[in-house]
Amino acid sequence: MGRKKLTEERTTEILDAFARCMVKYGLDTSLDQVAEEAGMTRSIIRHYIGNREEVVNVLIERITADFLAELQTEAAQIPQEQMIAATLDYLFDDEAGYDNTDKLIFDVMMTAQDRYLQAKQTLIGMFEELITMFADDLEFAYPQADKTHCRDVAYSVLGLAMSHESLQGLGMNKRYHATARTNAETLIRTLEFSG
Amino acid sequence: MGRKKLTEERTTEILDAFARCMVKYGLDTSLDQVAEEAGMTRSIIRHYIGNREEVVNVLIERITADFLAELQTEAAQIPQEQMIAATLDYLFDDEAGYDNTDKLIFDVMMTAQDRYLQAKQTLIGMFEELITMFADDLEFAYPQADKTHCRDVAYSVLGLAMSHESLQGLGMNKRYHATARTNAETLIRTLEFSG
DNA sequence: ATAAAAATTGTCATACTTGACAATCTATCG
DNA sequence: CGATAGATTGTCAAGTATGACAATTTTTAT
Repeated sequence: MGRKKLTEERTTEILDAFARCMVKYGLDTSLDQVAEEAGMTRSIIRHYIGNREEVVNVLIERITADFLAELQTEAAQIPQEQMIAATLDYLFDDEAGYDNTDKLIFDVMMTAQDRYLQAKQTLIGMFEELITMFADDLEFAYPQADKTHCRDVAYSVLGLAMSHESLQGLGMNKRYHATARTNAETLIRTLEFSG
Repeated sequence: MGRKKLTEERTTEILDAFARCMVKYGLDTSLDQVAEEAGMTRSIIRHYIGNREEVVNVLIERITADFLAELQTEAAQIPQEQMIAATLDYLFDDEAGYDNTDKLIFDVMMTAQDRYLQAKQTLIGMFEELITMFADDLEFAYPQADKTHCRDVAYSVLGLAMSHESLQGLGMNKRYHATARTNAETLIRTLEFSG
């Protein structure tokens, strides 16, 4: 007997609310703010997840997992020969109405304190996975190219996209929109002469 | 009559302490922590600078100004024909013992809330200045190259350095040390065939 | 219906953060 | 010296954050 567990639903609601708060207030969002955003009390957060540190760790785990899962689902529907172009569209298309939330949270967490070490480890794992995915695509597109070279290009293109995203988020001149992508393409083209 | 003003010294001590705290705790450092780090009371901070927001804004103003000033001093001692190489050394030499503090603080502030809008504006100004400086060097080194192209390359190389720095700070594999710089050089080399 | 399981609410104590201001001390100039 | 500008310290009040737990309500299985 007993009652049906709402753990999964509540956890999702809490983490979604936390994510929305992170966008507004950064990492120094109080659990009370999160609770209000989620339409519940802080006690419920405590009940379902735990203390602040645990909430943050669970949040990062979840959004990195969701992010990667969605990415892989989308990737699965794109023919390999269009993969590079599609990836660049995704990384550099600032006009697109996609949700920046995840990336913003990743940004915030990258400079987080040691208190959230577990979350930071999770982030590292995600970046490594992203690099691997993109490097694999590059290997497919440039089969003759050196694999290390592919990975290096993947690392740099992702870095370029990250910094571009950050600078745009900061509010810098939009004049650099085309720039970042063009330069990413330049780096990729070096693979033509590799290996 | 009256007493000699210590405003400048005290302000410096406070901001230095704040900077050290930022490295340890990020932006959510309390003024009490700063005061303790500086060996004074919070009331003194209030007396010399003001409330939290003002302290942060002044901190960012000062370190961006110092950072740019030092950079320009160093640059003035380097012959123009070595400037590009020296800049790359500076941007990508992770082994060098230079002080990461400033860059870490810039990183933290990039995702700060709107409360610190003034500080963020200061950051934007600094980045624009950095891009301009580097673009000028590139123009000198590649006089035939298109000026817009120079600026685009400057933007991307700085972005590459920023993201590399962030990822290393996060704790990623050091295997990418050479990567970022090599790819930056690739982008710069495109200027040879420009214009 | 009723008992168990789980959800939800409410409350308390504690500690932290900040802003404001009063009170005191100290160096300097005339 | 002694007046005064300014440094320094101390304290108070208000607001916020967190952790813990007791009390209550709702759902579900039997």
